[in-house]
Amino acid sequence: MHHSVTHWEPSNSSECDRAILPVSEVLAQIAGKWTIFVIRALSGGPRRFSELKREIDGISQKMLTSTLRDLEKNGFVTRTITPSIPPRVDYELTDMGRELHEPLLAIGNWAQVNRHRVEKARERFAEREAKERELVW
Amino acid sequence: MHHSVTHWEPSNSSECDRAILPVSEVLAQIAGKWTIFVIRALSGGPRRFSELKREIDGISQKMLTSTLRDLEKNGFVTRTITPSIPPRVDYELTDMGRELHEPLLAIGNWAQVNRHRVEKARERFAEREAKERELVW
DNA sequence: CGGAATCCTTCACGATACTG
DNA sequence: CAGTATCGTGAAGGATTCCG
Repeated sequence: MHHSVTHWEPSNSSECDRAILPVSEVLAQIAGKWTIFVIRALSGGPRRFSELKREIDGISQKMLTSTLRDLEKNGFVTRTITPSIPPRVDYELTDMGRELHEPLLAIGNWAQVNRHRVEKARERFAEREAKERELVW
Repeated sequence: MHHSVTHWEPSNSSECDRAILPVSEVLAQIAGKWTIFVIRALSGGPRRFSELKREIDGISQKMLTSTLRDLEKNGFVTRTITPSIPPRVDYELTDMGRELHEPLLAIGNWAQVNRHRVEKARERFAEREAKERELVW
């Protein structure tokens, strides 16, 4: 993500769809490490910068700023400055941001529900790998 | 993605959810640059390695291998070897893989449908930026 | 055909320090 | 409070070569 998203070619999607803005670019935005968490935090309503920082565990100040800027640039979030002392900045999902939140939530829920299955699958894979190594040696 | 997924801490999700396998790790897997495209290609049924390589435009051999291995490791894909000459390897979505495909498809479709809105938003953002620069200079 | 191994570049992200 | 600026690093990803 960020400013210089790798701009690769159309990718044979469907009907010779001249990719004005390739789907993959939108996807790349979503794929950012913190994007989903920021959107989830904002889905509860407007938040101040420091509130987001507190709510999203482990995010650095730099990445929060950067993620918010990208979300704003792509039209998912609005940034409202209240020139007071100390200054106050509120972030809020746009309509488009709220729309995006739905399928994102579906993915998040799926991951939440199915993480144990994934974990099991990993263990089985590790076992198969070990067996193979036995045969080789 | 790949082997060393950054293993960060729980992230204040919901109810003190001891994160055995953090949701974010599952998400990180999905976030890989090519994961969505590979799953989409496989959603049409089993595919050979070379078929996938041809269908997914722009993917390198290395990344296809790597993405498939990760998907296999996490239980989303099966790998079936037919020892013939030349060798033949088929990849197929597991049930879990097909389940994951649904919310992924939703995201993909959303991105497809809304890319023009995103594009517009970017233009407006660029304009606002330009205006600000005028005021400064 | 279906990879593995190697080299190399870019950049996403983190840590730290400073500012209006 | 809400950032910007800078530096450093691991790791993602591409290109190329070699192999059973």
